[in-house]
Amino acid sequence: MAATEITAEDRAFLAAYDPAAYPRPSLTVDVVLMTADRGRLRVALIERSEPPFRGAWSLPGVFVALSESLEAAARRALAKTALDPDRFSGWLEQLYTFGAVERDPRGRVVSVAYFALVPPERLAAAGEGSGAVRLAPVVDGAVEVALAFDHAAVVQVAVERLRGKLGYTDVGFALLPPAFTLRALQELHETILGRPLNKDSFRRRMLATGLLVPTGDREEPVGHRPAALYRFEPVGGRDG
Amino acid sequence: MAATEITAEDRAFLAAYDPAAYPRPSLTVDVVLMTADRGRLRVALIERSEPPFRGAWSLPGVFVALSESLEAAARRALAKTALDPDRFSGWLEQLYTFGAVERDPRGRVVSVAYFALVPPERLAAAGEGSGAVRLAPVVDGAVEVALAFDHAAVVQVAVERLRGKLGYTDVGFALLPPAFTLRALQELHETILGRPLNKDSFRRRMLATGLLVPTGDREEPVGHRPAALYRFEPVGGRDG
DNA sequence: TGAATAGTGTCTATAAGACAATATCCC
DNA sequence: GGGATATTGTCTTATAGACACTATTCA
Repeated sequence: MAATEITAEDRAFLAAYDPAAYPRPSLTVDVVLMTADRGRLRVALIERSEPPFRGAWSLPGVFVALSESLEAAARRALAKTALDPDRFSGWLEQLYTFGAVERDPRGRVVSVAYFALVPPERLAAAGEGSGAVRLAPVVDGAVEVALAFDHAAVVQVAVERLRGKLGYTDVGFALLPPAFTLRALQELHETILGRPLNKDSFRRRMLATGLLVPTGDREEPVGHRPAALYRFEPVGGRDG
Repeated sequence: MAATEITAEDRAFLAAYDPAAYPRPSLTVDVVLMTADRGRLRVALIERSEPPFRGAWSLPGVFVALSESLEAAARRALAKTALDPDRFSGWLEQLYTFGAVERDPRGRVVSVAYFALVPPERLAAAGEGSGAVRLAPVVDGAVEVALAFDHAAVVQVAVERLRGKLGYTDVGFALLPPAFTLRALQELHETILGRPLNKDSFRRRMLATGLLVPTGDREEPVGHRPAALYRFEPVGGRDG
């Protein structure tokens, strides 16, 4: 990792070094797991089973273990929702680190927030029913339930990040099933951005990226002409 | 801070809670202080005076104290360069948190990286001369000197962030003196992006933002027609 | 056949690149 | 006056929004 070599002096220093000799904050990872369903952006919340704030809703989080990376901790936190963290294949990205001195009544606890995205079908099986997990709708970038700690602010930052990255990254496709219509893609974008989009230019813009490949299939009978299904091709389709 | 109230149960729990009972990583803040000078982006490096890697170049950093916010820690780290942290008025923004398990030979040390921007004149007085501080040029997003820890990767992320935000934020103006010419602004953008920009559309685009206000003055005698000086008006000019 | 949305083509407005013509200022 | 860059204006090209029209599919 380090671009410089460990010296003999370093070895002596490190042998005597004791991190526990210095006061230091606790470190957690909290995850904002989002999905988009029925025209709403939704955030996975869990009911706290321990104090502080037992019974309150909060983001799933864990204390970071000494031997795990931050992302590994984030996956562990995901397991607190109904998702299987090992089979988790959605979007997972570091969001921001929250370090206000008074943000946690237990003392100084710094939290590295991640945000994660999965299509709603992946959550449906386990999601809403399983007791202490809940998919709360996001209205105007905020959850309507009161959240423990500074988690309401964390959710806000996550929603802003999602909105911001929608235009210049593949982040949107992480919220769709493998095959989807252009309409579904547009409705997703409108749900995230909270405003209507021009249909014509949206189609043109999406198709012009070269990231959409027609599957050849059409959507299920819908009471009108069915739309073509596309899948997302990350690297660059047949004409890049 | 918390959106929920502390309960009697919480009070009892908190009275008995001892953070030190759990193993936890150490936490540092490292700062990527950048400026742009003579057509180069530059990063402030300091020579480490303690092991590990004594004598190697690294980003200025500090261990986070229990009672200080992350940003306060970042300002304290800035003080290790020749800058006066209290008088620091430049750009300061959280960058990313680096938490790879093996990134620091002292053990598990998670680092919250910040990036900071100042115009070169502010660094000139104290900058390059003062012994263990150095302004290293950035070439292709990387510093040419070998850096301690994972600081080379941190610098890369900082440069990418700066490039990315140049187009849609005010970040560029933080690297310019209070009054500047359109040419200076364009050269700055070209330095940061590493590619030439179209002069005509750059002028149009910048003036169209409404963020530039003519000071009424012109640049110093330069051997040819002097350009008008502008200043940056954050909120929105007379026809914002 | 009618309802309803998919998908295509055309026109217009706006922003970016190219280029030409002046306008100034310093030497 | 001559050199050098600033500043303005025009033309061309790419892209987004608006709108009209045709194509399908299901009830």
